[in-house]
Amino acid sequence: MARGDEGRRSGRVTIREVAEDAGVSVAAVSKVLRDAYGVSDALRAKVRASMDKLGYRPLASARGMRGQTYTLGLVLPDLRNPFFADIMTGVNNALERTQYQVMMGISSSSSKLETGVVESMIDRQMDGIILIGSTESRESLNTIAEKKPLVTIGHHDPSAEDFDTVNNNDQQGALLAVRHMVAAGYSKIAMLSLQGEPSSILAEREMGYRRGMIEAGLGGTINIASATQVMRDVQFAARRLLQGPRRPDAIFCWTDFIALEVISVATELGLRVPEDVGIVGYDNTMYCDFAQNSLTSIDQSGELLGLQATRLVIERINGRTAVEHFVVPPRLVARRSTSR
Amino acid sequence: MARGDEGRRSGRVTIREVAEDAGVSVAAVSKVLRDAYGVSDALRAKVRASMDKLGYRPLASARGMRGQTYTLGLVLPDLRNPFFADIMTGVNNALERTQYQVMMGISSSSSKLETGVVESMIDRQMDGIILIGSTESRESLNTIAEKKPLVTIGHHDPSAEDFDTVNNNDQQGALLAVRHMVAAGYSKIAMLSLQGEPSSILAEREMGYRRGMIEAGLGGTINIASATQVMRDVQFAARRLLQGPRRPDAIFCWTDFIALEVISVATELGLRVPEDVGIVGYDNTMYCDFAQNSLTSIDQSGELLGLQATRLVIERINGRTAVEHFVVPPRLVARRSTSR
DNA sequence: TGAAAAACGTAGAACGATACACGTAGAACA
DNA sequence: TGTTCTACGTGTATCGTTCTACGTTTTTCA
Repeated sequence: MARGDEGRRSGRVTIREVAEDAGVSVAAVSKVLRDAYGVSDALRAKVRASMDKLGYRPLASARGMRGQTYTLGLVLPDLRNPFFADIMTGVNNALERTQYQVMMGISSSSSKLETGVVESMIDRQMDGIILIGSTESRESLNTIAEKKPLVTIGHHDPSAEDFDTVNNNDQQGALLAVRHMVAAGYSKIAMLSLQGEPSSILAEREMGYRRGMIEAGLGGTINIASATQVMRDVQFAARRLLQGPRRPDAIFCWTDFIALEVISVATELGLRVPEDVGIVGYDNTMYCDFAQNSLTSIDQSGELLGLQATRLVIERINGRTAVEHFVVPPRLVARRSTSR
Repeated sequence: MARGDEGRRSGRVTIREVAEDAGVSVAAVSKVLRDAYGVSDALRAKVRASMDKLGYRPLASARGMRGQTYTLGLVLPDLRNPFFADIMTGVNNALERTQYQVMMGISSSSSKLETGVVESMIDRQMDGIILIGSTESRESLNTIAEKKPLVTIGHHDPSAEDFDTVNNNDQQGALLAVRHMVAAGYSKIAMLSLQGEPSSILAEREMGYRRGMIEAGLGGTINIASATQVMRDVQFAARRLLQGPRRPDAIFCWTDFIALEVISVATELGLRVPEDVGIVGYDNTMYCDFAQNSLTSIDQSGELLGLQATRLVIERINGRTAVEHFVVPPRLVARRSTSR
């Protein structure tokens, strides 16, 4: 209702009122707001005092009309994986002393939905966009980067020119996992990957797995299964692996909660972990650490990834055009699921 | 940089261009956009065609200046608890066929940060706000509700007049948990609650626990411990409970992942679950269902909560002023952690 | 002391969409 | 044929902020 809306909006202090209260021009207040050049300390103090006194808060819509909204868009694939909480912690730390805010959107690991979310973020004038675990093509990403500063986390494209990337070295992470399993005495090592729209992280992890297997002289038993994120699919794939003719004695899973489900299936089939089958996950989320789970996993420093991505996107907003690709080394955290 | 920004913005199709292309007035296009009264089918079709042809997308900032932004703000306490994914699913389902989008913010279970996030959402002209697990006072919530349509999830205040609430019956949930434990043969039942800013959900769950204990004639052994969400605190509290003089033979935990940590601590202390100590969680998140966790929990239909909250906030946006309080009954899901 | 440069302040035109107040064509009715 | 409705379409002021272009004051330096 127009009337209700009017009532709701009224009471909001505008830049004009602040200017009047401080006895300066509207533009001067705007300069203080934006930390722009050409403001004396005295004037700044006067304006700040008025803003505090009146409880002034700039309206993002109005700012967006000509300038920035001071809002960053963060797109994540889903809310079920607690790994993203680590990234978010890093993002928030990076934003601590700035006037930027984050708004999150969920792509549900679907590139169609992801496109929708990103477009809606562009419509809402996000100053920059951080895309986690994107499944979009280089061209799509370039199209986005044309419109807004863009940084991806978990998307390998070291030759991308128009947007920055932040990654852990997924290939090395998978390699660490395989080496660890080999060292623990496992030899028939399978990998459980993600089925669906191709993702560069998965490609890297699969490549690392292959390299690890070949390096250990196990090239002949390379065995990559895959399943969607739906639990029924995961169970089905795990059963097929564990009941098939080439039953593996260890499984490297692309992410932790898949690994936990695989442990469940193995237990139901009467297999002991780690004696009969070793399991390794990825992301080292908090659930790995519970005594009853105790899952060996690869840590990729989510907090650092979030921090760096935020730094990069703000640099882009401030005018950097040279591309930057940040990579952090992974680290294996051994737990009971591979300790035989 | 101004130049870069200009380049970024250029190329965006405005309502004026659509109007010109369709050979109608700007206001007519606006009406089509808003499904407003006074547009013939022929005109609507013509305008829609032009919008598609030119790839027009309305700019939220500009819309926000006078009308709506068609954006809903959703504030959640943290990203670690997969329960919120269920709520989000419900929200997205409810928004499926509308032109609304959701933007999420994180309050980190701190009422100071929550205030900041909510204010920033008001600055960004969210049409309505859904607050999950708020720790704010009635007055603060009323202040928000004065400015924007507000619905809370997980905040009990059945006499609130200015905003709607959506809840499961937490008191009954806790009661179900205690009854289940008593029926399973446990008698020294403790509760592990959340330490920190007082929350009405916790108050309800504690009350349900008390009622259940008294009902079973165990009023004399009521024992409520509490810990923050930090894992070290949880471990400390769990150890103190399990090593203390009045060692309980069952613990009801306020949320699942706390329960999982308590199982870990119990295991480390050489106690068997469920034989020596029974454990019940709350929320029935996916991690309960893993064979090695197998945690008995209370299900509160997160998806339904999200759906209803979204329905209510949109009704408010469309002018409803009468308050509505929605409550869904909880359901106990028994698993191995209490089956002795 | 004077000229040039630096440091500030100001007015007012954008930005894109909305919604109000009007204007008008056509239908319905007598 | 004239009158009254209804169902639309149109022009434009307006929202709150940014930012350019310009004007004024102060500082610097030879």
